[in-house]
Amino acid sequence: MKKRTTIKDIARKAGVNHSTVSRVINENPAISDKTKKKVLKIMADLDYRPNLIARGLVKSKTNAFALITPDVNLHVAPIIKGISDTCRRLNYGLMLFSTDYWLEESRSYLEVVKNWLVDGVLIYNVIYHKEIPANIKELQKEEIPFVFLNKFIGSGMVNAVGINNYSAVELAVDHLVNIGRKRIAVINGGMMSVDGVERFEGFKKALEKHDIEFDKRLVGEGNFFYNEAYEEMKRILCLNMEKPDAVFCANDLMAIAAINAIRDRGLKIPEDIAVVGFDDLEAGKYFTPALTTIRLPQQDIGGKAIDLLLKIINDPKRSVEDISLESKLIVRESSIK
Amino acid sequence: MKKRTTIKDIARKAGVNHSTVSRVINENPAISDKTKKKVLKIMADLDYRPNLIARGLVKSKTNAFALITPDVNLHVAPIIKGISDTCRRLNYGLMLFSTDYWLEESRSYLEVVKNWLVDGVLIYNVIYHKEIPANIKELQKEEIPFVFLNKFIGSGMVNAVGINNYSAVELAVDHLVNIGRKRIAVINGGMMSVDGVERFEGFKKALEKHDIEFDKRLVGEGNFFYNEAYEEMKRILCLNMEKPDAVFCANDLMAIAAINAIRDRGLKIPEDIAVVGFDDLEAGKYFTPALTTIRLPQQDIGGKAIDLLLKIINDPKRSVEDISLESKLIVRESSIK
DNA sequence: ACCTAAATTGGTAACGTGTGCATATATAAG
DNA sequence: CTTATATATGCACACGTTACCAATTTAGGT
Repeated sequence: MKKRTTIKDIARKAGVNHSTVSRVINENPAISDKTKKKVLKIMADLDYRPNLIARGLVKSKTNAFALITPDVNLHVAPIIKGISDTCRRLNYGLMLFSTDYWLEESRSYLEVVKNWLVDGVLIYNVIYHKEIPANIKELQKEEIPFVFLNKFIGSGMVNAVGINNYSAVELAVDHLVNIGRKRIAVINGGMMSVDGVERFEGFKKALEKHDIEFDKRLVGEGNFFYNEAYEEMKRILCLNMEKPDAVFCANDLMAIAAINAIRDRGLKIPEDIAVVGFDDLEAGKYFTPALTTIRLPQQDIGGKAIDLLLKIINDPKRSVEDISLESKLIVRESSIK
Repeated sequence: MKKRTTIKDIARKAGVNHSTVSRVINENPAISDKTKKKVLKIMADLDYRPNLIARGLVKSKTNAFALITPDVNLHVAPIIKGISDTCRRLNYGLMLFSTDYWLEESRSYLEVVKNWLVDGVLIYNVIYHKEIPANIKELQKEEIPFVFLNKFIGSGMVNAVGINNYSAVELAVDHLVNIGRKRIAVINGGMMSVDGVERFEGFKKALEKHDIEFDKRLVGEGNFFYNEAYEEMKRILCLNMEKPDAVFCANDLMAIAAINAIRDRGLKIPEDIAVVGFDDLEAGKYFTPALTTIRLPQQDIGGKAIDLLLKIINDPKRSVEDISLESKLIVRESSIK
């Protein structure tokens, strides 16, 4: 690579001290218009860019955030997009660390954060924890600003931003009740994951709200994938009891599985059984029947999370805050009256 | 944030000069076992991590790459995953810049690259160009190592890694011919995009290979989205001529549109018209009929691209290379005999 | 013109590492 | 016990920038 032009190159050409150039760059008011103009001209001519590494060294601030995510897939994509768009707007860099799940527990987040200096860390994490894991405590001890995404929402334990799974599921159940369904099955997403747990909890709470008794036999133990959901749906339909008239699935892929299972069993959707998914997969709209689902404000998470991160950075002693975002019900054919 | 422990803290505690500590860190052989052990012990005790910013300043090497992408969506996700996994393996950082398309032409890639020092740049870009755009020439002039993803493959103009659209489409057409189809329609992805152009070119070439005459009337001008593809498919089916017996779509979403259009027109898939998509969307498997498609080695692009980038960094004068990766045909119900 | 205060600029140290060169210590040879 | 040679370590500077303090210039008031 070519040698970059530095502040000193500019200074030499302008016949001033390099600190003067620095002042021009940092818009220090103690600088005469004449020299300011001269320096700016030369900076433009030489296409000068400040060396952010050097600046980072002296200011111990890199103007970059880190995002730690277990995976990069279609669910994480909109979150990343939101974050990265926000970073661009604020002129921050974004370091992306995909851990491929192995970092979840065993290794400390500090490993990456301490090595790649960043001003703050966003942690997207899907494994369900009741307590704050030890490695996070370490983060707190080191006073590294961090915000959790989609975890510990409403816990009051750490700074966090995420969707409100409870109210989102409530939307779904309310809708099913509104169209007259009372015997609602559920296909779960697995109790290892935050979303799996919360959506199931939310489901039970929503039933309670409508005075519908929770029937254990109507619970399918899925894991967010297709195959298990298909089998569970089929199993529920074969039980020797009154059939469900609706099913809520913790994500769209499982909802598609449910639809296929129901149809393979010779039942009609939505007449016999209404189906509601979760996530708003693009393709869901084009299925027959088009899938009713919950649309999540995934892209908004990034903006809110970085807002919060900046607040923490500017006031490290502030009390923790968590922000929960509301989702939207998208009604389509799979659950109309 | 807390003050980090530095090389000097270690040095003080060990009663040696900081340069000795530096040598230990860098495994300089000119260092006695005794002091080495002592220093290493203290480093472990204090949980020392080198300040990569400072190191980057003196070595003008940051051990980080940049990825510039117009968007973060489900298509880019696996590419990002591949890249980020590879970076993690090699202990490189990855700076993600999502341009939201505005950087494509107007602003120079240099803007970001020069500002955030990185050792190399990966550029994912979807807009079709015959010539190398001016901003890239600038990159070359500045001698910044970069590799294109999914663009300029086979052009011999720049270093690039991507899928071979031509051979991928050939797979699809070969398959359709194999199951006895001769009158093959196509729904294009739009001539603004590299993939759109190349897949259409590949389609025509593949027809030629099988001595099938290209019929302009069987071309639908899609844009990778659902609605236009649906309309175009419908239009083609309404033309006053012999109907196609197959349709190749430049991506899966449009293939789903085609399926719905064909079905809405009262025709059977695959009996009347076989459908082949492109991309292998997860949901495609669960449609009825399950979608035949082309599975792309998206995740492999990252590894190959970074290999190439490292080669360029280590030998800046080497001649350009481009690597094209092969895709795989996934046959499902939408195109069986 | 002269003094004083204000505005502008220069000089230098610092951020945390790496590195070449000089120096000190240990080892080997005589 | 010297002297020569390897081996080990310290010293000082460099990387490009910011930040502080001192020095200089300019402006304002008499």
